[in-house]
Amino acid sequence: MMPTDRPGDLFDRLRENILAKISLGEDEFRAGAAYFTPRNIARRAFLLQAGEVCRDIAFVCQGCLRYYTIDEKGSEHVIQFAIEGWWIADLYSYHAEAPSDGYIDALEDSELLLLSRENLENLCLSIPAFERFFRLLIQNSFVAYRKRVAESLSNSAEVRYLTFLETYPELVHRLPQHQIASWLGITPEALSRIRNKIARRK
Amino acid sequence: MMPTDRPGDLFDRLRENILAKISLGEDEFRAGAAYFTPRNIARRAFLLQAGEVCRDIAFVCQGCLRYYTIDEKGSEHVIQFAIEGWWIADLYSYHAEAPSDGYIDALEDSELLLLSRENLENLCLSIPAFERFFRLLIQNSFVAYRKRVAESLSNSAEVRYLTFLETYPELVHRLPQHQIASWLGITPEALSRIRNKIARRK
DNA sequence: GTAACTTCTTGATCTGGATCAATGTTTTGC
DNA sequence: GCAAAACATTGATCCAGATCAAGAAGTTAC
Repeated sequence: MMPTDRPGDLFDRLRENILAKISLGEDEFRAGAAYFTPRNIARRAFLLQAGEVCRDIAFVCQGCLRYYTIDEKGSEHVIQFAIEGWWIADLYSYHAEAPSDGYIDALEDSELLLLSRENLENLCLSIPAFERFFRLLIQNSFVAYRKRVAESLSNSAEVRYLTFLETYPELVHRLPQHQIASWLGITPEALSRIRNKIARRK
Repeated sequence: MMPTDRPGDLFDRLRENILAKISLGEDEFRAGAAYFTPRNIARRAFLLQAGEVCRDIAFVCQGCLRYYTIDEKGSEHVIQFAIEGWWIADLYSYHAEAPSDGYIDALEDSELLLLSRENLENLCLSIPAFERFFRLLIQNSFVAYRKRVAESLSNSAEVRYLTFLETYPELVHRLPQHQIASWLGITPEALSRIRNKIARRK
């Protein structure tokens, strides 16, 4: 289909995201690109498995990935999705160099830019504006997780699903329903009934 | 009781936390102190109320605070606690200068160091190591919230309470039970029964 | 093109934790 | 030191969402 991007082109797709957070000259922007490694990953392939150390933060240029855990009964629990413009990693494992308790796999064939811990450190040292970039990046994610905690403490599954529809409209048509159900913390059956109820109401 | 600390002494209490994340000369450490404002707050007093913009990050030197929301039925939901060595703020409101959707109040008489958004910016500009300090600070909080999401997706209230006991042993004896119940996302009655059940088992 | 898998729906039943209500216990304020 | 609040427990009942089961679509792989 599409020709494979050269690394520089792929990095250009992060341009908007980066420049929204920090101001950067064209030369610094180019120099930053050198720290990222492009990687393609096929649907159903793993980027990280439980027990491994998470070596990279993955910036998604195209496609869709998820982070999930498996409990002692063998049920999967989706903690996070990531599509174009988002990032995904087990930051705890990444930073502590400790084994991860979860899995990252691709829900679609995807194109990624990887940033290893060593490269992150070096990038921050050589272009200090990136230190701020990562602070703001993580801060935004922090705020999103805190909202999710607040939401799950306050609202019923139905309200949480409606909030999900509003907050992530791009995800709704792209993800299988049972993945959304897992993210919401309910069973696929419960989500099916909720959708049915909402549809009947309209 | 204890004499009121001078600002510098209060800042010294953050020393361990700061130096664990960044390396800093004594002069830089002293210079950093100037950006923080000491503040005492009485039990039950508010640091932030819904509708206000969160002006400060509060570093807790002594005491205990909580962040909570109130839903449309009037129920409180505790999102976060903070004791000595922790920080508390509505980062979304703080950064976006948008009205907060929640409240921060003191559960005990407390001593705080406040850092306004302007001072945070200036501190990061004048002592770049603090940019990294805040990145790591927020990163740790991010990881904690993500774990909480994972925990709430996977485990029953009883298991979550046991995890809470292990993770925050200092909090257990200090907080009223119904505050812990709220944080766990259950009613005080449910927590009482869970505790009863655990006690009978031993 | 069809077998095998994955996804979604619908129904019947069960259950963890909510809700409502009453009582006991501890803390706080003056 | 005592009244008023705040906090904790226990019981009875209820309900949102889980679990189990079966079938209907929709996809995927050769």
